[in-house]
Amino acid sequence: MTLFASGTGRSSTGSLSPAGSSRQFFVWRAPNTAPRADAPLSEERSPMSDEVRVRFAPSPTGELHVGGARTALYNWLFAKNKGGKFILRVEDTDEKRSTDENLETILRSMKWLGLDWDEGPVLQSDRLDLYNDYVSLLMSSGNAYYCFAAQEDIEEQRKEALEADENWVYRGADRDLSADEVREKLDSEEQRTVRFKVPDEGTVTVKDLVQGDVAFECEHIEDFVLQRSDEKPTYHLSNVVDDIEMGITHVLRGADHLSNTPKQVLVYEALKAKLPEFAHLPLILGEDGKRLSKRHGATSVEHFRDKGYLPGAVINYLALLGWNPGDDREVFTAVELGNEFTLERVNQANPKFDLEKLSWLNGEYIKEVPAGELRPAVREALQVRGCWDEELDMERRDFFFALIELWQSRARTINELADNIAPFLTEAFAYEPDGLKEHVHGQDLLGLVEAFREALLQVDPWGQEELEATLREVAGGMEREAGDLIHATRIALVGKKSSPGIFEVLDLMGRDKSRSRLDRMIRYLRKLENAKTKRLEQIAQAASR
RNA sequence: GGCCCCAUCGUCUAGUCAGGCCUAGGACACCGGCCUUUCACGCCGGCGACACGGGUUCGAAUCCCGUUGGGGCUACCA
Repeated sequence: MTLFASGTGRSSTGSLSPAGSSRQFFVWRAPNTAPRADAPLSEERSPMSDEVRVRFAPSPTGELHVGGARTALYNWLFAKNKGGKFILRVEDTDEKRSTDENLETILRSMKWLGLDWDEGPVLQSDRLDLYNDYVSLLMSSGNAYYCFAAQEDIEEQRKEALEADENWVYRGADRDLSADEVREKLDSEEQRTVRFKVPDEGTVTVKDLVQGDVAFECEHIEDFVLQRSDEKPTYHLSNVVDDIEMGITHVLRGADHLSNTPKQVLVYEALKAKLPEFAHLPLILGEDGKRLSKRHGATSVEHFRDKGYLPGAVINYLALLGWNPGDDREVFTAVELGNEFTLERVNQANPKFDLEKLSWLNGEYIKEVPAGELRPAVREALQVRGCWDEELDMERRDFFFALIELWQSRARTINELADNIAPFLTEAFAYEPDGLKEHVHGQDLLGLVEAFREALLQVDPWGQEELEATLREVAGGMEREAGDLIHATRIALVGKKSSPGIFEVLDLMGRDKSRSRLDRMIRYLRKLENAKTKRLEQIAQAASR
C-alpha cells in the first residue's frame, strides 16, 4: 500500500476497513517539505494517484432541491471532464434531522437526473468510530480540548455581545485545563463537547478555484465544536475526516460553505493533511433574489419530474446557471457538458432561478426528442390522468406515437403534452368556456355542423386533403365561412379553441369518433336553441301580461 | 452588529484576469410582423444593461478606492 500518494498527496490507508479494525492513521508530510524527496518514483506511484476524486455530500434533512442538484451536477461534470471519480457521501450525523425517507428521495432524484456515482453511498453514521479516532488524534496533538461550558451560557454571552455590537467569538475557558482537572470533570459526568483550539492570531487563506484567494483572521474564528456532547461528530470534523479518508482531491460545494472553510483548513493543518482544492459555487437564489426556500414553492427535483420536466432539460438548465461554455451555445447533452465543463468558466455571482427559461429549454427538448423516447413519461402522465389504455402500447401504438408527434411542438412540459392528448383518449372533457363564447354561442351553427357530420360519411379515403375539401364544400354550400365550421369542429373534437391543424385532428381521430363528437356538439347546440326558445317564450309571456 | 463574497438588459449570461476590437454580443421573457381562417413551432424585426461616486490613464464595463444594494457565515445544522 502506498502511504504517500504523491501527486495529489492523498492518503490511501486501510481506513475504509470496518470500524474498529487495525486502522492506521495516515501520517502526513509537513506541508513545506519537498513533496517527492523520499516518495516513490513515478513508476512506483499508484496509477490512480493523479486521479481526480470529487464527492457530493448531501444531508438527508430534506429532498434534493435545485441547489443541491446543481452542486451534484458540477461535481459529476468535473469528474467526467477530468476522467475522475464521483463519490456519493451521506452526511447524516445529525440524527434528529436526517431520515431514511429523505435519503431515498435524494437517491431517486439523482438517478432520475442521470447523476450516477462511482462509489458510495457512504453513510457517515456508519463511520462514527472513525471520527472519534480523529478526535483522539486532535486531542493528543493538543489541537482540541474538552469544553465543559454549558451551551446556554455560551449563547447568553453571544447574545450579550451581539447586543453590545461587540466583535465576539467563543474561546473556551477550558482550553488549558490540567490533565487532573479534565479527569475530574469527566468523572463528574458533566456534559462536554470537544472543541478545536483555534490559534489566537494568524491568517487562514483559502485558495478557491472559483472565488480566488480569500483571507480570514483567526481572531474571528471561534473555538468550534468537533464532537457534540452525544459524541457525534459535527460537520466540521466528519466532513474533513471523510474528505481526507476518501482521498477527495477537489471540494466543489455551495458558497454557503466558504465562511466555514477556514475552520476546516485549520483541521487539515492540525492533522498535517494535504489540502484539497476548493471551489465554492455561487448560490442559486429564488426569482425574488432571496435564498431559495419553501416560500418559493416547490424547488425539489421530484417536483420538476412530477410537473413533466425532462431530466436532460433540468441538467442542461442547471449547468447553465453559473457556468457557460464561452460562446452562444445553450443546448447540451450531459456528455457534451462533461466534455466542456471547466471551473474557470464558473461564475461568482449568485444567479436567480428562472422557471421560464427552464420551461423553454424543456420545450426545446420535447420538440427535438423522438416521440418514442417521450413515450414512457407521457404514458405515466396519462395514467395519472386516468386515461391510459394498455392498447396504446400494443395495437394502437402507432396512434399513440402520432398523437405525441402531433402535440410535440406545442408543449413545454410532459404534463401539457398529456393534457393535450387526453381528449383524444377519453370522452370526459369539457368545452372550454372561452372557446364556446368566441366560436359557438350565437353563431347559428346547428345546421352547419349537422351537414358536416353527414358529409363525413362520404369522405373517401379518410385523409387530410379530402377532409379539407369536404369541410370547405359544406361551408361554401351553406354560404358560411370555412372558419366558422373549423372553429366549431375544433371545440367539438378537443374542447379547446386551439389545437393542431383541424384536418390533422380529424384525420387522426377517425370517422366514428369525429362524428360522435360532432353529435355531442349538435346536442349541445340543440340545448342552446331550446333554452333560447324558452326564454323568448317567457319574455313574450311577460310582455303579454 | 462582526467577518466573507458578489454587482452588465426584467432574468440567465458574453466581454473583466492580460484597458482600446464594445455606438456592449447571445438566450429567455415581452412587443410587432411573416407563416397559418386556431394555437404552437419556425422565420424576421423591436424594446432593453455596464448600480452610484471618485480616482488612475491619451483611453475604463474592464484597474484602484469609497458608497449603495444583494447574498453567505456568525449552532453541540450541514
